[in-house]
Amino acid sequence: MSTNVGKIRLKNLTDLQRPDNAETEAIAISIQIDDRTPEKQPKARKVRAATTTRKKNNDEIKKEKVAVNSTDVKRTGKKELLPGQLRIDTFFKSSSKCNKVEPAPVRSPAKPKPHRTPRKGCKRLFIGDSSTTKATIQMATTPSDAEHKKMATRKRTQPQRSARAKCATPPSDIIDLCTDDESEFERKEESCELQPTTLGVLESRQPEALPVVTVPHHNLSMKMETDALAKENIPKGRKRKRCPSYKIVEDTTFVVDGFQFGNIPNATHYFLSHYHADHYVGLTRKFAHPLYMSPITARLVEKFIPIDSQFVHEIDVDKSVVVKDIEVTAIDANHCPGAIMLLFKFSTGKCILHTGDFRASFEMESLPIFWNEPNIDLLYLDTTYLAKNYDFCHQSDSIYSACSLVQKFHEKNASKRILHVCGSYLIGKEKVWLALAEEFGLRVWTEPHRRKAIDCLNWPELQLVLSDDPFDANLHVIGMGKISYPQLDQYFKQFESQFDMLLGIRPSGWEKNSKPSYGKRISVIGVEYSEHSSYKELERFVRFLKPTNVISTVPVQPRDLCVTATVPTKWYKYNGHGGMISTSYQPSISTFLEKTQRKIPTSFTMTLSPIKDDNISSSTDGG
DNA sequence: GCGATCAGAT
DNA sequence: CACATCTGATCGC
Repeated sequence: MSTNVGKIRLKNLTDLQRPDNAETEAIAISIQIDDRTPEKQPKARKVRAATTTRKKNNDEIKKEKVAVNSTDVKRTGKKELLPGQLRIDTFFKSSSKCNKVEPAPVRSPAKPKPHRTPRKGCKRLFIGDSSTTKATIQMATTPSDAEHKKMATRKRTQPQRSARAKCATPPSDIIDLCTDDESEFERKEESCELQPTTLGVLESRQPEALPVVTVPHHNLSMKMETDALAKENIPKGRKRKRCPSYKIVEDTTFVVDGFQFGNIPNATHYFLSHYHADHYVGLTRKFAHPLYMSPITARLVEKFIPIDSQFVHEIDVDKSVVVKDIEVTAIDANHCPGAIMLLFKFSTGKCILHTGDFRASFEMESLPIFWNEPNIDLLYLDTTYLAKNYDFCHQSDSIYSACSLVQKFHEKNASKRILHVCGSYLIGKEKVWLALAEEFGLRVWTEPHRRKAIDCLNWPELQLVLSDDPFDANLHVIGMGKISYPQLDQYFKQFESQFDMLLGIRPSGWEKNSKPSYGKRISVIGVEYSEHSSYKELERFVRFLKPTNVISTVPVQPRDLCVTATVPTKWYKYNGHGGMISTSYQPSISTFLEKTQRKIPTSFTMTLSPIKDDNISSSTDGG
């Protein structure tokens, strides 16, 4: 059966005004833009990841370097900001870089050619299915210039990155074989007994630091082990990162999204939940273990990281493979394209779900696998937004509101030629710019690196709107970090002969209450759009699954991967069936009748009781 | 010169 | 706040 995940629903105004859209979806008008592209699952909190450097070929380098000197802006340079043109964002305030774009070889004439009918001023949303679009356009409010000015001069301060680690405790169940500190080593060795995985010792990189490997490497051929150690060259003075225990699936030799820890003793099989840098970090051409991914992720890996193809294994969404007597099923994670959750089912009946990065949604609750495997013993959970103030609307609502804002902008500037510039990661946020392109008939161009990635997605609708020539497109998709006034100001200089105005669009979970910034030349709007679960979605998901135990995979401190959040135990340790079924949701009758082996609760009520000061504290990994 | 890695910035 | 990179520096080959 096909899943609902990844489909986009449009709601009417009445729905949009409901206090909690995620919980009251029954009436949604259903306009499905895409049912192929899973939204990804949320990622583990990013700790500064050393990304694998991709070597650029000469062409790319040339392209990126052709920037005219006079348009370069130094990273630390201070921009003069025009009144009313500043985005309210303390983050991207201080600098800009050269964003010069390399024209495609065949450059088209100055006039931007809409791919489809240009639709400035068009009031219809989602042209693909206008007959079912009953939604009315919701106008946004325009911020005053005074508000903009107020924010304009604030300098970005170093964020307190450990802010979420309210009750951080030192990690106790990891072993660092790379340290020279004897006492520290002993302490960690001791705590190894708490190690819930069968791996015991999680890391050993430096040959001279190999003294205590309590678990035999019986799964690693001696040759492979020797080779790996021989090639291991950690620069002096640098310590190999310790592998947090949550990277290892409990009672297995499987590693999920853990490539930066050198040889993990006993690890036999690796899994990559999705292709975002903080998850594949450390994956290099030297990698030599079986690696399981979704087909999309596999294509991305093979495109960007030349690992030996003999190690590449694919698991399709809703499909299973059996690895070492454990059935592993991939589930759409509703994060970025290709992102999957992994369900490990042991022959003993034990069941572990690893969410990778995901955005929980009510649609997931109708997945047959969650009804057929009702008892999750352990849940590895993406807790990126595990704080009560993290709350955002459904993605369909985000897209709807993005279209509304752009629509309004068009109406206000009906006679202007507008260059739209949407922020994105390497992959992710596609639904936003695709919706804009389809709704307003825009041609889309993106940077070569991202284009390469998009070409791996097998997403025909994206290909339909894409152009190879930035001068032939009126919607550019560029890195999120470039969607700030100073950088867009710079960026626009290349295109001013063809466009009168630039409209920057920032789709992000942090754009909750951001005010648009409208200027004569450059405008920037934020769109609340998240590919991670909100706090409420997390709570609902955990209550739905009611796992026996939950381990967060998101570190709360930048410097220590091992200290992760603590999920409120009230979400899953309670009596009764409170988490199973909500009054606001009922699975499709066919799904229900066909698949379920689950007992039907006698009462269909679920209280999403707010956690009473259930502190979102942190704990060491594994617990 | 290049890949791998890290710290710091956005 | 910091979703995920991105950049520059360093190390070692």
